[in-house]
Amino acid sequence: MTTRARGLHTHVLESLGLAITAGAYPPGSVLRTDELAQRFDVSRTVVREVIRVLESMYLVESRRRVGVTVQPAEQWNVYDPQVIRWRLAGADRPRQLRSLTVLRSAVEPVAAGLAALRATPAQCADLTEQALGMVATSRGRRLEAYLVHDVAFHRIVLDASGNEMFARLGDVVAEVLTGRTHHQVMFPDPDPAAVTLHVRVAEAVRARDAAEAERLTREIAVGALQELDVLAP
Amino acid sequence: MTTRARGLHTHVLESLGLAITAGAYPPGSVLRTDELAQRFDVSRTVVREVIRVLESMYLVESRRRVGVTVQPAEQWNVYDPQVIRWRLAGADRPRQLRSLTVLRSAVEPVAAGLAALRATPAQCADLTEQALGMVATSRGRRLEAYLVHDVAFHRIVLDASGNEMFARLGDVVAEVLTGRTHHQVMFPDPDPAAVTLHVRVAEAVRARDAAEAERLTREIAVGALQELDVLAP
DNA sequence: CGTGATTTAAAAGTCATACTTTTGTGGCCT
DNA sequence: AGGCCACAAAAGTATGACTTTTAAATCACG
Repeated sequence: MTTRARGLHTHVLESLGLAITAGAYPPGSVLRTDELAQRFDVSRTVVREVIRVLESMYLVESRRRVGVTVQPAEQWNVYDPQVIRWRLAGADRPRQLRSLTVLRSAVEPVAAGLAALRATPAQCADLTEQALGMVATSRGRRLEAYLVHDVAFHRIVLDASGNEMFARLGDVVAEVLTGRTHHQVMFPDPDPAAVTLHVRVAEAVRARDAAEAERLTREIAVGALQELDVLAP
Repeated sequence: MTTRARGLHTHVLESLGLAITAGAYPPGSVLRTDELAQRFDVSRTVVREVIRVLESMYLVESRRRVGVTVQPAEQWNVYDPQVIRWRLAGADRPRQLRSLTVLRSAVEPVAAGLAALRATPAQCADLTEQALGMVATSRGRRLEAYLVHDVAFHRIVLDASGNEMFARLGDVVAEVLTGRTHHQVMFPDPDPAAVTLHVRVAEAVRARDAAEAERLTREIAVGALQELDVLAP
């Protein structure tokens, strides 16, 4: 299933990106475009375009007379959605989930505070709806349905913050929540305390109580971090 | 000075990226590779490689039989360093500085808290040194020297947090601080209160007092936000 | 012997062209 | 009106020739 029929470029990009982020090539390794073209059985044209993209993600660096050098992980643009996906699909998924969760714990409380100041009535209503949806699906092993509401909830908060940088983290949060549900030993039902907190965040936002919305979201974040420590100590 | 002799690819990428992020092409505009090749007087090969990179930044989308469509700003990967640079160089620099500052205000306090737990002795020493440097240069219109210490200080905190996502924001913070110093109406001397706060953060980190480091950094962040409101209300 | 200039060749960068594939559009038929 | 089909436009891919940069080997000289 690794070979979706989406064009040669996509295929080669996916293969190489996955391999590099998985650490298949130690930093400093040198690739040659000719060799890659041969290996993937595509033209040099395709390889070059792929390399240019990987270069823009700081996964590799291309230099004349030298070749394409794999960069150390500290260089990688870890905010690139593609890179995030590759890393989540690879071996250090746990490490990646952890650092993303820490990022969430920093960003989401502030976003919630801003959302309380700026959310439109429609967004408030949406938020309440999702929170209620979480309540409704929080029992009886309905994790999938719960996840949908959870993701939607956090996305709305980030959007409503009115900050574009926050809003763009919606996908990241979705990945983290999905990963948590699917790939970790998950409790059969979500933590009831967390569910309640979501409802109260929705209320605080509707009440324009920024401080409370921030405080409550920080509690949710602490819970998420603790969960990580419990499940992968 | 817009045409650095760094290769055709770089030149075209820079031109197009800058133009798109500046809003020169309204979202939905369609470009054709042939036309671009002609306009920049380069081969279609070069244009295609550029398009692929812009596509990976979600600035454009390329579809057969249609052409290259400019994406709306909400799609852009605003965490890409290149995109950040382009936007900072363009017309909505103020808006960009604002959203980056909000991001900082969310991330840096948490990073400082983590740094207090994890900073190595060397990092603690470095931090103190930079804080003292800030004190030393905070008077007498030595803004440039002050800036260097300021940037270094925040970089160390982000690095010492031990979170890769935080660490990668070092460049962003550097951009914001530099932009604040160079492109805004700057007070002749930095705010003495801010300088003191930096010193105390360094002390808190050295003392392993995470809560205090976080609290103090939050104060710095509040100051930065207020400064924005004062200078560009 | 070491050191600096010079040559060499390896690899990426660029270009032109020919061909393939996808897909929006317009016309035709019912 | 609705659906089918043929057409053409634009991106995607392949190939081969050529240019430019530059690491490294070679050579000349003190």
